[in-house]
Amino acid sequence: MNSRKPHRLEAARLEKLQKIGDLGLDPWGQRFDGHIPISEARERCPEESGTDGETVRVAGRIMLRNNRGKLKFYHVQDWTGRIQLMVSRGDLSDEQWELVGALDLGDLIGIDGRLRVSQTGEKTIFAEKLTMLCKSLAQPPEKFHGAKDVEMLLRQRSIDLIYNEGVLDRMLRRTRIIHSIRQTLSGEGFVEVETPVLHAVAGGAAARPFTTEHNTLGIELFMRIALELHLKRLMVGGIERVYEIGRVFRNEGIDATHNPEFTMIELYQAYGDYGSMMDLVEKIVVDAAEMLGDGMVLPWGEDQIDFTPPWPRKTYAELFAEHAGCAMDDTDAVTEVARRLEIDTDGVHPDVVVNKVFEETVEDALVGPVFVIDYPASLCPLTKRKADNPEIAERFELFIHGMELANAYTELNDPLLQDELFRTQLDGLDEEDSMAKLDTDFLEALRIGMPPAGGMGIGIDRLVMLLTDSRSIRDVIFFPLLKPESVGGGKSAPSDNDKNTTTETTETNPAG
RNA sequence: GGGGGCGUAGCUCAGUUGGCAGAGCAACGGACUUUUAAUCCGUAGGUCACAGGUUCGAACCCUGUCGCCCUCACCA
Repeated sequence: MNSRKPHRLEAARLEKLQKIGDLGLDPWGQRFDGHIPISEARERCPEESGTDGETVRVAGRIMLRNNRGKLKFYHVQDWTGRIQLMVSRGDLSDEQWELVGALDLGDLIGIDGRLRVSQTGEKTIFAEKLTMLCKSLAQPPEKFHGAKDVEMLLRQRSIDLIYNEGVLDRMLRRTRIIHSIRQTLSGEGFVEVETPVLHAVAGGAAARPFTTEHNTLGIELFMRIALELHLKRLMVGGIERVYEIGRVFRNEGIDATHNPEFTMIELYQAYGDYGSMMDLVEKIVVDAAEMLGDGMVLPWGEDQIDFTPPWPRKTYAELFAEHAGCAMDDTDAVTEVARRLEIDTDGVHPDVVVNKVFEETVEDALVGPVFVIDYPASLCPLTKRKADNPEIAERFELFIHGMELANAYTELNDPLLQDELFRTQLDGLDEEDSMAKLDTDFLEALRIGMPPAGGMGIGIDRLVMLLTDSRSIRDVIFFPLLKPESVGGGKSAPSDNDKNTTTETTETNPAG
């Protein structure tokens, strides 16, 4: 990067960089105190033309320029908004005017000036003093159409944040949602903890893990796929209301709702059950929506989502009967439906077939928010069974527009049954599809005694999607995973080219 | 992984049947003291994603590769 030849557009900016230095000014700027947010400057600006407002100081990036010679207009943006700046030759010293000549789109400047509306009625700061805060060496996108190339925007998210309206706002909403979750949980007496990312056994969920290794220990390790088992061990240790907001990693496909690393919250409440979890997730989501301040009915593309509580609770069995058209315990009928859906049934455990049919017929139809409750127990190795029916597990999943947003259990705290379930492998389930991975440290902890409890996981990225009308998970993650950009298919990496410049040249420039 | 689409100047995009690589914005030089994508005159700017092939001649046709998007499969 350092040795690369400056682009012709960058060269023009480097000249201005030099010019600013020649004026005795620091082109990279210094601490700049006393500025107010641009949104506040707009609020303080008088509405009527001809009325002088107060003198203010702001700082921001030059987004737009309109040059009339000895009178120049700029639009300057900070993270609260934009305001117009008017720079008049007559108002500035010779040195200041020289600086104005060295300004480019994308530069960061500080402005002291008087608030007043322009002749066309736009709120404006009439500049009295400009302070160079940072030179930009990069050419900004086209001023009217902006930057649209999805790949460039994902690889250069800074550009997306600066120049595309709504991107910064959406990402700041994400942080406010997470803040709201912490507030809600703190109010309910939960404490936040951090547990290891590197696991010897990647348990707590059914997913393929990323592998890594520790050099000096000489052992294989896994990136965590869930937070569950460590948090439960903390509950055994007496932390009765505990949660973690953290990154988990799943080595699986990438699409509009899946990124290999994503943010989950898992929380556990001693002496609760899945019913307490339903109340809690409802409160978490409603509080977050309230904090955003756009009401309980939020847009979802052409559609809407109504978050007004309480949300309906429907059993797995009744939803199955409603959408699949037969009772889930009518094995012959279920097999018939499965065949129609081209689901493989040979040698597959009946409950696995039922679940595949459920996923095919029910999940996409769930507009929600709706709690699906009481799952077949065989599918839930970490879940307590219903007291009056050991075939049914006290589990719910929260669905909104076909997306699974939350998954919760009455946690299984019977160490003998847990041990057995970890060792049971349902027919037709691959090992990596199973949660049945033996975590002996966890089992040892359960023997000490874990209080009966409710536990829940919520996909934070998906929650943010639903609350910000974002159709892709890439819209709510600053830096979603992308393949490394290469120079081109046949060409080797740039470093290889550098090493072999002379030979490469002869090979790639055949005579004739 | 399968199928479909896309990749041309810093950015947004044209590019005819295969016949000298185009525009707008941005940049550079000039004019302009109330503009709103300002306007006007002029200048410069290209590894047509990458590598091959066909052809007198390829941005365009063919093959392979890379990346992104959509979709299906898998998953949360």
